[in-house]
Amino acid sequence: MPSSTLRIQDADAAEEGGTQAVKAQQRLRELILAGDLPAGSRIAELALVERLGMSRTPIRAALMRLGQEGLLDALPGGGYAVRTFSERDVADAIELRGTLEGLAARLAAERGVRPILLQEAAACLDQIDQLLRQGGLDDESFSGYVRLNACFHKLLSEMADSAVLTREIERASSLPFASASGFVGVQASKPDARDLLVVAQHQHRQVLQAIAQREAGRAEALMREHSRIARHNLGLALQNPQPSVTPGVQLIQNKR
Amino acid sequence: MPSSTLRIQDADAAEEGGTQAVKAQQRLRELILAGDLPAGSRIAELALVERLGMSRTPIRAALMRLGQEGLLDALPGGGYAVRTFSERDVADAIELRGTLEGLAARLAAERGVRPILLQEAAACLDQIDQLLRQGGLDDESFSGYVRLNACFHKLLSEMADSAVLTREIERASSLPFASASGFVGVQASKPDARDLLVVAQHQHRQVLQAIAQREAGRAEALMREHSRIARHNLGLALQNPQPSVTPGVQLIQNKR
DNA sequence: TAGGACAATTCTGTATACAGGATGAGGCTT
DNA sequence: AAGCCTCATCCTGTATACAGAATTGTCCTA
Repeated sequence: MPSSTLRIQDADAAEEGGTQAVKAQQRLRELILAGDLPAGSRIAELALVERLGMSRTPIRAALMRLGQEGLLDALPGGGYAVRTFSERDVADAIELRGTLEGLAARLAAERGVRPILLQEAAACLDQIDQLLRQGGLDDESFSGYVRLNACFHKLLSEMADSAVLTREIERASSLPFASASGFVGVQASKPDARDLLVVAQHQHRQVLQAIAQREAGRAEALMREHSRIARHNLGLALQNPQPSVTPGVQLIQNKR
Repeated sequence: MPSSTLRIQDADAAEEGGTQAVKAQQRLRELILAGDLPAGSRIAELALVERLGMSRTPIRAALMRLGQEGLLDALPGGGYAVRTFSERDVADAIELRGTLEGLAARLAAERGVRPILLQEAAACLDQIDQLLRQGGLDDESFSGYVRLNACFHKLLSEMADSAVLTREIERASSLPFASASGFVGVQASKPDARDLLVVAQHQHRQVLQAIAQREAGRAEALMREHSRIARHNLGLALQNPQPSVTPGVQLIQNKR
């Protein structure tokens, strides 16, 4: 690397992604979600060159990926702008994820799942139960829930044993507020925070049972309904926006 | 462009896409679907430089796009390989598209559709009726059906009035054999070719009616069932592979 | 003869130079 | 004063040079 004068921001070097392009994608996503790049604003590649300390090539790749991911809008004259979402866009994205996960649950029930996967999922739910049994809901247990919840949803998508579907679910979950744990944080401030998690966990149990018992229609309906919790949380998040706990809310605008 | 010695294949220059990157993507897709690039083989960028007559930069962009589109597999050590699909992969892709279109139909029915859109769709179906009423099924009327069918499906995805969902349906339809008209061609050789189209057209009518009458559940179920025709045609295509009429069949392999 | 190690080649990832086009400002004209 | 034209600037798309990594072929050794 001949350019030793560059590399302005090596600060938070906890990220040790492989290629520069991957790093660019990660950090760019963080910048957008944190609101460092204003929603709707055009993104100049050269500005990112200075900001990320790498050349245009990996930055272009990252822009393309985030564009296809849906976080950026491709402008007609070339280049990209930070995408803005209407409340309905987000609701649709959640509905989409719910539908896809419902399909995964149905396929899993129809085709049958390897016992090992079912056991792993059950173990995951056991851990969530243990977390909820403690009663207290400090930040630590909350982040624990987010992690376990994401794990369960990932296992669920694997149960369908379909590379095509898994890929699409990951894609649909890539928008932060569409992901399974995107809006869980907003509950933390509410007094009945734990109750919603209890309901969600009940749905987790029922879905897993339905899949194990090969009740395909029930499994699908349950996963769809499960996504309504995220939609409920979306409403809460918009009533009281807290970008610190729900990254990317500032991208949701009242649409001109 | 200093490299005047290149540009080997300017032959079929009917394609006047804008940027080089877009051209590369189109022609690369054609090469893959036509089977010019063996299924499963690694793709070297330099080979494409010679073959497409452009530099590596737009080729890299095209590879990335096709990779995210699902036509190419990203290799661990870098680079891409032509993706191969199992029969189940294709079936899942069709099921996925059917589910997404079902969601679109449901949302359209729930939210209501602008009358103009409904009229356009009805006009599209009228044209298909007219085509089927002729009885004869020469290649011309078949390609006409494919075009009108694609038009109807496009209108349908617009009825949901959801940018998120429209985007995802387009993505799910980008795999050639997953698209709405992907396997229609296989029917041409069958004696009961017209009958299946009649059935499909009946489903078209029913879906449109269900949406207009705000019968959301029925609309969704109908679109899901509608996709089963494509799945049926998949079976036919695999019994008697004809790459000339169903581009990309050679990508479907019996999995290692 | 088979296996492993080393070297050469090839490829990808990255940086950068260059050209065409879009955008915005400023001055000129009506 | 308002609108239009022109010019300058910036930016994107493209080409290409360079370096590190991976792969392959070959030779040596057990």
